[in-house]
Amino acid sequence: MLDPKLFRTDPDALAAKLLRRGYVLDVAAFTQLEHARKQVQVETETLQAQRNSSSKQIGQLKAKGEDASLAMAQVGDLGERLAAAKARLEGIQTELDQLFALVPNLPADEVPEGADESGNVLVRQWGKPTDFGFSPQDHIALGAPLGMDFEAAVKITGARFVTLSGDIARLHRALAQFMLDLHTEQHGYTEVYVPYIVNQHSLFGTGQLPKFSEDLFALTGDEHWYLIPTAEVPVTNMVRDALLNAADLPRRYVAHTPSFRSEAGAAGRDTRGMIRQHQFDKVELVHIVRASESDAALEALTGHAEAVLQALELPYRVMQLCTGDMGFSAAKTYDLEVWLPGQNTYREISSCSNTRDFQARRLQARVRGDEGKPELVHTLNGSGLAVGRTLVAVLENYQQASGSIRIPAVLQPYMRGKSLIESTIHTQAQR
RNA sequence: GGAGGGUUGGCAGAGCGGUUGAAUGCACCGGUCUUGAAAACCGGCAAGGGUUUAUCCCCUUCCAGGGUUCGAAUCCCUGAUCCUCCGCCA
Repeated sequence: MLDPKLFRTDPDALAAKLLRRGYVLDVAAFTQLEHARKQVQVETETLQAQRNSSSKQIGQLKAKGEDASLAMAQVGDLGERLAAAKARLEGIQTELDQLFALVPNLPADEVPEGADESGNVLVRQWGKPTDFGFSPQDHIALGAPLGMDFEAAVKITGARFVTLSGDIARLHRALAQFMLDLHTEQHGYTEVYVPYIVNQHSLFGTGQLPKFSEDLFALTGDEHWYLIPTAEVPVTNMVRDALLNAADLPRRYVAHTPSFRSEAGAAGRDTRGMIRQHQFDKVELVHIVRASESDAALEALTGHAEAVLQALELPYRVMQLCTGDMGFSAAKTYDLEVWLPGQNTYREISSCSNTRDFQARRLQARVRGDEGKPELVHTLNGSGLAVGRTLVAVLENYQQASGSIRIPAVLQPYMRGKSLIESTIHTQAQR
């Protein structure tokens, strides 16, 4: 949520900034509401003040043992007028809140302007696309003989799920373990375990609600619970409604969780393989920092995600998202794109964003500042990395002509020292 | 699932329906003292909003939402959550 003061002081300037990311703010509608709010609020508070002083007077009379019936009669219909004014004010305030809740974050000044992903800017590149002496296969072809089974998942649930068995399941787990260990041991993160089901307040706090409910899996029941679309939601919400001490910051959290996305509106995109699933594992990085540190924190966080790709020796590039391609809550975002030989292209494997105080305002997450005054924290999040897509990248980049997969050196300790996985009797017997 | 008890400022913890936005302690900030620090002592210290050049002033907030009342932290109802005991259970 943006600072309501921005709306009040110069709505036209705000509208111009929002237009950079393609959002059209209805200034006229807002201004009208704001006018009404001001008028009704002053009226309400005047009535409230009258009632307060009258009641206080009655109290004083009674305390002195005097007759208060005259004063009480004078109160008259004040209560009813006040209740009516309050009701009107509440209605206006609700409308304003709804408007505020739907406005996306302002892009940082340095974010390049663009309408969609074609406007994203290459920041840097690491490694070169893997050069094979043969025609590389995609992860679907490579995975099938190794225990990657989409048919079984269709039977169990439906499209956009997968089952893994044997070494490839272990490799999937190894990737997550390696990432957790790297971030906790080398990058100073605290590992956290969090609920995979969250309430509406949490989803509002990080910006998924009220605007993007169609992307979520909602549970039935009276509680209005949802499966998490990313660990960003539960982890960032750990500091909701908190007033932290400056000494407690920065906080760096890492969590390995599944993510559930309905992928509504993505029909026909990446329908084959593990690239776009309803359920996928992710190791998520979250920073809670002082405002003054958040720019540097985004660079650091992105570097931590990159470190995973470098350790795995996977070629990648860093893209800065343009205004039109950024998420609702983001002020600035870097995407990490890994090279996928099977698709002969770079694909997103991590997205690292600074939301500045946008989420913090929704979360009421604050820190006591230098002069003792509470100020909003800044929140950042990024994947470090998406485990499913990392598995895809390893399969495709480490494949051999025979179809077997070499195991990256850093993962071998997690694979009982194995350096190769290949089609096994076990998986062949299933076919 | 059943019974009972809690939920108050950053934290702990008082609070007869009427100057209680809320005692007290801790923490924090400033000062005195000290070579410096600690201790002691003195003073300050909730958040959000409205109006305002600013000060002042006003409003709201004691888990949440309703209700009673001229007036609610305080009384009533509903819900959330925590604790204790019983039952069940991985």
